[in-house]
Amino acid sequence: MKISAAELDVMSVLWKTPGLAASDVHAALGDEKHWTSRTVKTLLARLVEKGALRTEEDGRRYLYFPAVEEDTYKAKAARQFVDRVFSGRAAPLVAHLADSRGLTPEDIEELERLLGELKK
Amino acid sequence: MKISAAELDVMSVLWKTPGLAASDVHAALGDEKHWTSRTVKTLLARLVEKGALRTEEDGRRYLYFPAVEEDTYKAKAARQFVDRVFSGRAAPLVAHLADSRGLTPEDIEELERLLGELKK
DNA sequence: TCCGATTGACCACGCTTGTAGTCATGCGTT
DNA sequence: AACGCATGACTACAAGCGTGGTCAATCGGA
Repeated sequence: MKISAAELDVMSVLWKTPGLAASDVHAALGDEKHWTSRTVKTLLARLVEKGALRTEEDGRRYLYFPAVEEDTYKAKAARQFVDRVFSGRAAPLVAHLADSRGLTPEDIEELERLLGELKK
Repeated sequence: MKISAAELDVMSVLWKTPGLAASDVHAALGDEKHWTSRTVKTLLARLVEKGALRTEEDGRRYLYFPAVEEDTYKAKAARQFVDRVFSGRAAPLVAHLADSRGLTPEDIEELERLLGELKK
């Protein structure tokens, strides 16, 4: 399942708050994106079509729910990205993030904790 | 500068071996991709147009050279991906890679060394 | 009860991407 | 000198994406 950048913004809203109507999603995105409500509806429709969202009828409108888990999707996306750009090696990715100041000291702390757990 | 997945395969060849002709790139990709030479040439042309490659004439043909550094590009791509999918937080990315077994024990070793250096 | 606002269904349109075909030119070989 | 093959220039075309318009039904309020 391929989710485009714009679609991912919509998914993020619904992962955080499942069961919103189209207008709620539009409102939730309103600050960041200047999309019209039609654009949001198109994205929702495409996501339903792709199976990334499912709907429940609520009177005259639909409520939208994620049909894929956030973690599942992100894990897959991460692996695909690493495969595509870094030939599957995660270490260079982190090294690059570090170089480009994508890593804060807190990130480094957190990663160390994470690695500690992984080693067990 | 936006480089698509197929284009990135071409860039990888030229990052590894700069200064190839179109047919050499085609040959280098031959094993993995079943692209025709026209497809490769189209990708090369688009990359030149985008400024990701530059050419040198060599008689009746061109030799292609990367015009962007591999590390520069990959660092930017990594940051954009993390921003887009993980709201800029690298730690969850690594956690997801770990979950989906995208991290080998050697990766973990390497990351630990990396973090050690970063802390200095 | 009638009207405007809300909502979903369907349509549009230009750009990018993946994949490739056609054509003309020019080089090397016969 | 002539011909075929390699090479670049130009063209194609469907699917996906970002962005949004039109239309008809319907619900809630005056």
